[in-house]
Amino acid sequence: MADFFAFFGKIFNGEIRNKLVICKLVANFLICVICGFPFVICECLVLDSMYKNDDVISGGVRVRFAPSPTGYLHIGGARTALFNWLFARHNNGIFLLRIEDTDQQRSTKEATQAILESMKWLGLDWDEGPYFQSQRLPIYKRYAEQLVAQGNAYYDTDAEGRTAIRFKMQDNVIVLNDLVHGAITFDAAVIEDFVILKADGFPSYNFACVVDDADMKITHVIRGDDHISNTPKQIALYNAMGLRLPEYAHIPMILGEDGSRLSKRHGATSVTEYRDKGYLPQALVNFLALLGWSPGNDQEILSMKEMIEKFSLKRVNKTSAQFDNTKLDWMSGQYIKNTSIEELTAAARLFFEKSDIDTTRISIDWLSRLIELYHERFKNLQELVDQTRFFFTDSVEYDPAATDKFLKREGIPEILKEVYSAISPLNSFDRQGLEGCLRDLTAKAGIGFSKIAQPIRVAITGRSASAGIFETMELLGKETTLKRLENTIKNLDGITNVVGL
RNA sequence: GCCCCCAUCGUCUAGAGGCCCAGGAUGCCAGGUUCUCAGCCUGGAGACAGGGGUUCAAAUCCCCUUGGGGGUACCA
Repeated sequence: MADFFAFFGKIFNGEIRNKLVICKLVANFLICVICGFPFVICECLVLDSMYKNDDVISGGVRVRFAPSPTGYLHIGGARTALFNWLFARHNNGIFLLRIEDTDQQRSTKEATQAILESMKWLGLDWDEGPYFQSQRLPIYKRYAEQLVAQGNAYYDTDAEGRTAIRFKMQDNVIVLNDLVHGAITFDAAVIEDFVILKADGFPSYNFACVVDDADMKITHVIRGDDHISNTPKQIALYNAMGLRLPEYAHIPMILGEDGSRLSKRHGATSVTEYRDKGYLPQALVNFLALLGWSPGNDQEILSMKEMIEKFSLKRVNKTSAQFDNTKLDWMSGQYIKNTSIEELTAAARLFFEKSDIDTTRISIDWLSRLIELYHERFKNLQELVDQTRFFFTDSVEYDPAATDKFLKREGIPEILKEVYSAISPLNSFDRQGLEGCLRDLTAKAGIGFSKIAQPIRVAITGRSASAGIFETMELLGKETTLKRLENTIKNLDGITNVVGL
């Protein structure tokens, strides 16, 4: 079959090329039609059958998230935790938490606490643990001594007089069969003997990791691909200890917005920072899930349930991803739009109480009206606070650019006075009444409504952009609205006098 | 230095040799809706890093180069 087509190709390539390029194209087209489509159809069938059964792992899946408590839960760590969690939930497995606190200098209780809190906030519940490596010292010691007894490790004293146990590398070639990267081959000769038990009696990372993963019967190690280089050491340990290897899946790292390693200079890097900015946890989770994984179609907004259903390590890609705050904002906006007023009000209430805003006079009812008005206008609760500050304070902060452009103009005080006297007799200070009243005013004066909308907006909100003007006045209330108009008129008169217009 | 990983619009991604002069989303630009902004609707620009192979056919497979990332600790 293949020969036949090669023969065909040669004829057309060699003999007719010089004469008519079109002939070649036609020939290619024919070949394509004749031999291509059967292949396509066959492959489709084969692939289809391949796809069907590879998602469910048989046997009990056990995975872990193993942060070291040296700081807040990092965005990258959160995504690793999420993938482990999704994998466990998808396979009805166990997700356990292990705190790798073997660095006595840098580990803190506060960090552990912060990590647990962040996990809870994200909705990543664990089935076992948290286990603490610092509480398992005798186990590591036993295994380390066993390795020494076997001749796979030895005591080593450094220049400072500290004695540790070092593992003796001896395998020639170590192959890692990674679930996302495929086979990776390492030359053990270039890996130096490494410490497994430090002088202080604590295990080193690679050793503790192996001992615990084996002891906790971890079936799949899902972690950042910055650990790929550690894996041959760990495999060597498994081999020396006669333990069964887990499956490995090294997921791509999350980089900062400039493509370099995510660090403090990129701004927010911890889960708590996003919580404190007022992002909804589901939005962050959804965004994180799509960094290095996709469900395979064009769907971008997925509920936890959908993510669990669709998650597969097979669809995790190898390329590191840059964290894009702008897209997170969009996604967050989507979640906020799709969240009910009631839920948002509850979240906003807590958030406002923690902010610098005086919330003593706010009622839930009023707050829900505010949320309703701003529902599609904010990406996170901090933005809501910033946009609605003028509602809560007696001393409005005026944007100089806005006042210059819309207030400090000839005729503005007169217009505002007209507005003032038009709306002050209103009994029901609601959006419909205000709109009817002010539209009448501009119609009678023969001017466009926009002529008065912006000056009013700046006068009562201090800024040139806000929610609808009638709704804003309604929510602000008659008393406050009139007071702000009055103050603005007074101040403008003052300015007029000083400037001498 | 040595070892390892990675490479599709600015960004997140679809792509499993012919469905691709590459699809979606975001961001950007333009128009529409409108009292401003946001939102929403419509349209537009925008990518297979480069070079060699393999093949009738390559974004897809192989090699090299380049670029990015990681490791090389008694950190994890």
